[in-house]
Amino acid sequence: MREAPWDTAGRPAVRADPSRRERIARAAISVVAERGVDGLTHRAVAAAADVPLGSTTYHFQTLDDLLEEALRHAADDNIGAIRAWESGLAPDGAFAEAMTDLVMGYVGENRSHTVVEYDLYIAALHRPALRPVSAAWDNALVEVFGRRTDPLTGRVLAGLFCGLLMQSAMADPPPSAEAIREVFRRAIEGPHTAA
Amino acid sequence: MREAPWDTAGRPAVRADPSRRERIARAAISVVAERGVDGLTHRAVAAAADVPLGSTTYHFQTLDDLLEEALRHAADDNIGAIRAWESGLAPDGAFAEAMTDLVMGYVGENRSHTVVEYDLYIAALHRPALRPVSAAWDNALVEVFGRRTDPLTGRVLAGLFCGLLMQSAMADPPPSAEAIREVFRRAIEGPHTAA
DNA sequence: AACCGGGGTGTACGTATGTACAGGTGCGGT
DNA sequence: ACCGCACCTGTACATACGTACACCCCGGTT
Repeated sequence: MREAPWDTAGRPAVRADPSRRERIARAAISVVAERGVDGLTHRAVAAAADVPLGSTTYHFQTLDDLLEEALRHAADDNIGAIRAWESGLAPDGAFAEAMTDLVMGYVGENRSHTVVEYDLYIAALHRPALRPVSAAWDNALVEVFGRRTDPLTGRVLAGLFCGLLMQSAMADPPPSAEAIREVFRRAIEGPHTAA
Repeated sequence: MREAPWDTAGRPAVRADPSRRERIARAAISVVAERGVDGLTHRAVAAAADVPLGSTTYHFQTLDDLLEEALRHAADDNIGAIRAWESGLAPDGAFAEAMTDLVMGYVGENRSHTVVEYDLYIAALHRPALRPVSAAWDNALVEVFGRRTDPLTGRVLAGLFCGLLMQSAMADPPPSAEAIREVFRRAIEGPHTAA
């Protein structure tokens, strides 16, 4: 059952499992996604990563260390995903539509990513050591959105994206794509002054 | 030491303390503000409210009930504060400046209100029963901001406010008022197309 | 071939938590 | 005057948690 690394001779390679630490951190992410930050325990993580309990306390001296590394991984993944999304965009496409698709994706199929990102984000409010990681996520949003528009609009869109995504993940039922599109269009193009 | 209610004869009025339940809920808010949702325990709340431990379990059968009522109170308070802020505004004043002041206040002196609001907001992501309360907060923002502009701009500003406030509470050091003002101005007035 | 060193693990312990519940206390009915 | 009852509280218990640490095991060294 235990998915341990095996060397070519079939003997358990107890030593040198450099992926172990990252496996545990990623398991922590899924635990947070399912149970929230309160549910993050050494035992839950050990079960999710399929490693013994002692392994989690060996690789991470304290739970906060584990939380910090999990946040770092989650933020890195999300920053990478946003950059990949941006580089895959048509160079002249309608940006409001693209951002709407992005939000809808994070509310729908990728909802768990959204939940864990905000969980860890808010956890940083009580743990100053985690704030730089959260700030990096913000800065990446500003940079990516600003590259497609201009620096100031990038800051507007980063804040709007952050708030709108959280509100959309909360709303039941979630807002329609059309409603979100209207908001982004208004934010990018400005008020429609047509009389 | 215990601040119990006393009747006019000086005997402890054990019966009928209708404020008790609310006192406990408000104590829960301050506990969440200081220690986060993970730190919300019957004992911590009892100590903060200066009531015996049994009192918290008597008035709230489960911790989630307590969390729900605390979120409701916090949201009500914040909604009331926003409405009061709006009704105290000059009718023709610059709205971007007013919103900037609002954000700066919630990042500075009222930072604890902000922290607890987001803590409880995010807690609702894992507790569907709490989502209507969070949604009410969102709707109030849309309504208040929309009344000073227009419905669509109200939705933009509500999302932007939510995201920007969270980012500002996270940032260290917090962004300058000027930076926030620029963002709100850009969001309200649209892009400056002057060549 | 013997040994040694360090990474990895299972267990045990002290502590904090949620919750149940028996008992106490004063008010309202008779 | 008496009593039942509903409200309230302090305590006790089972459980789950973080953490420490004694042991194990294998690869490299001599």
